[in-house]
Amino acid sequence: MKKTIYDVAEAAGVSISTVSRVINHTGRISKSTRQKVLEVMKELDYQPNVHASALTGKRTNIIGLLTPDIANPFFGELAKSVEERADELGFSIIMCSTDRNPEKETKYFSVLRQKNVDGIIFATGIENKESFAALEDIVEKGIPLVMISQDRALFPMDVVVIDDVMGGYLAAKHLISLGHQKIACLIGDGSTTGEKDRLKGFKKAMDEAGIEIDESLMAGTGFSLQNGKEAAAAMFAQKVPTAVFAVNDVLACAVIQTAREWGLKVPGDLSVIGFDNTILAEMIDPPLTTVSQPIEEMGRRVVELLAEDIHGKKKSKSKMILTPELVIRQSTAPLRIDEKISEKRQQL
Amino acid sequence: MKKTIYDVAEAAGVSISTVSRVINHTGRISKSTRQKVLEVMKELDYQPNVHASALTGKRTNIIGLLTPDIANPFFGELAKSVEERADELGFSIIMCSTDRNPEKETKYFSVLRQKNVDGIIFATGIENKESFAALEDIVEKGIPLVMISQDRALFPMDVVVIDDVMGGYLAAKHLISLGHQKIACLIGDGSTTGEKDRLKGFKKAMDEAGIEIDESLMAGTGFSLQNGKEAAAAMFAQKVPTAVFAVNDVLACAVIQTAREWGLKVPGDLSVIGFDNTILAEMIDPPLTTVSQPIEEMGRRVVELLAEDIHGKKKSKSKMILTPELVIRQSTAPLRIDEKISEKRQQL
DNA sequence: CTGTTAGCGCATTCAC
DNA sequence: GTGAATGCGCTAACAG
Repeated sequence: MKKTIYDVAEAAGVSISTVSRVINHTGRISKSTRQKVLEVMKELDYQPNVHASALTGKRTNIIGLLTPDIANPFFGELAKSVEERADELGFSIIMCSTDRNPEKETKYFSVLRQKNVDGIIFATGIENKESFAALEDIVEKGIPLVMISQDRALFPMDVVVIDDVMGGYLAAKHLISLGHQKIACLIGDGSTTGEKDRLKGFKKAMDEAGIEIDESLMAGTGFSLQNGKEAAAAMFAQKVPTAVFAVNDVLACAVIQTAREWGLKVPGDLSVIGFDNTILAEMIDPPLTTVSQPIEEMGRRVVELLAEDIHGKKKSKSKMILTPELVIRQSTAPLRIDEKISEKRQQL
Repeated sequence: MKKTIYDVAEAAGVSISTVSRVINHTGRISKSTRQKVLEVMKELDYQPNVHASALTGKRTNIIGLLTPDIANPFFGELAKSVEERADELGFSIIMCSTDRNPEKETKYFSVLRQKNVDGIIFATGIENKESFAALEDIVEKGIPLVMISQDRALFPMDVVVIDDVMGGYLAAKHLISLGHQKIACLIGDGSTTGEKDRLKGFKKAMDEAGIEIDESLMAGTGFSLQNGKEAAAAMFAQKVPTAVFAVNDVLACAVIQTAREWGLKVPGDLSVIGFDNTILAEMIDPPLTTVSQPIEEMGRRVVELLAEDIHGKKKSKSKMILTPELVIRQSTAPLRIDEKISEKRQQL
């Protein structure tokens, strides 16, 4: 049977409060009795009952991780990093994959509140107002919140982001330096701050170069591979750019695959640049030029911020901005205009 | 402030036991009072406190998911499927990424036990004896266990697997049918039943074809991309096969990348076949021929089995064997022997 | 320094 | 059918 604090107390010849004290390092206890209690605890393999202590207002050592899609390599790698650091710090992770579904979002807030998590990490935006109401509830309750790779100051909370504007800028700058002008953008559903900022950086670079943006080359429906393929196909059907900037690697891969289907060579006929630098970027053919996010560090940092907050070591909220980097591989190349391409374009 | 069962009782003009009864559908209550209580609960937005009920022996609606590496697309996709079905069934998932580290494994068992999870899904083997001892503890406690894609009858538990032997057989058969004989195997760390069975199927096909297995072409160090690259490079340095069967897609990708570094064309100079059919298989260049696992279904099934067990609807343990399928893409091709290759081989 | 006691929110005998 | 009382395991005053 499971050991309780009473068993330990009895075996150690003390009262339960003494045992509780050595467990929680509260109050003062003589070295000898503490020693004794510790010993007994080990002998009995005593494990405090989390629910009992949670019931009295203590922490649960659980944090919720809200993610749009754990199967997306970016979030998979992020989750791994988060889980690892959390474990080191003594927290378990409840994984919530919202699928960008507002209802699931709202539901999860409620579940997390009910389960009394110590804190919540958002790796997803919150869009619908119902979720928002549920969130407010959580905020009121004083549950620490941190946001990662999304930066919308909904409520006072810590934030870890990369400089998305700079990321978009780097991407565009790279394409422009290769001579491209007809550059398309493939965004997701247009709702996240990440996309918006990347796009902002993109436009800034285009502006600086004096290149006008062709609105018909701005496309986006969602974040999945399928979404990307559809959006890319729709775009190609109307107009074919010489380069594409996709706001994440999955979408960039979609572009490359669609291009292949259309007989467009990457990077010969079309340059493609992604964002995230996930494992996909290494795998895809050709290897993807992309803007790298320090995923591992982001995961680590966000957990650390949250932990500090949970432990009450923080007086004020902070925002940590990490720097993206351009990783040049083989999916981008200098603009090349010759008959062959023109011909191919004509056909399309 | 958080509503309790007392608030509801008071507002409904009944006692807490009555409220408890309508919540748990136990005992008999008059239709009218049940109605009334239900109303009040809705009005007050009452949410039962999980910890309090867990304390009285009820379930926690949490299940633990033990995975070797959530960043590996196979486990990422599996986790997504598991999470989705679990959510539908009212369970939250505590994500445990063990990194195949025995210490983390052991630690997680202890954590999960402490957190009083309703059940545990193993998507990883258990190797070291310490973990084993911790596991025994869990089994004794009667916590439902299910195992996925691993089949070692450690204890009575439900199992969802694919026919790994058949999978290995299919892979080898395919390569053999293309004329290959010098076929290498890239396994992981050699510890999991999945690998062993796939290898068994592989050998069976080789046997049937009367091809002798070259032990120097059996390699493996671990499951990561890095591991795969090292193992492949080490193998090529000694001997270059005409085809490679890798026990998962990540390792297959590693082979392809290493081959590229060595100037070996895939599939011209070297055919490569993987296992899992994750998103990587579609992305890699060339698209990977692989043995497909019905990941989504596996995740769904395993949760359903576990849920039944948790709800006590199962008298006996069961084992569900799903069928793998060969997915032919472009990383495998008929054996080709000509001077160009021989020459290249000579150089190596 | 240490023991006693009163809840935390809920499920569950017992009585009525 | 319904209510009062007890305990789950632990923390936090409150007394020594």
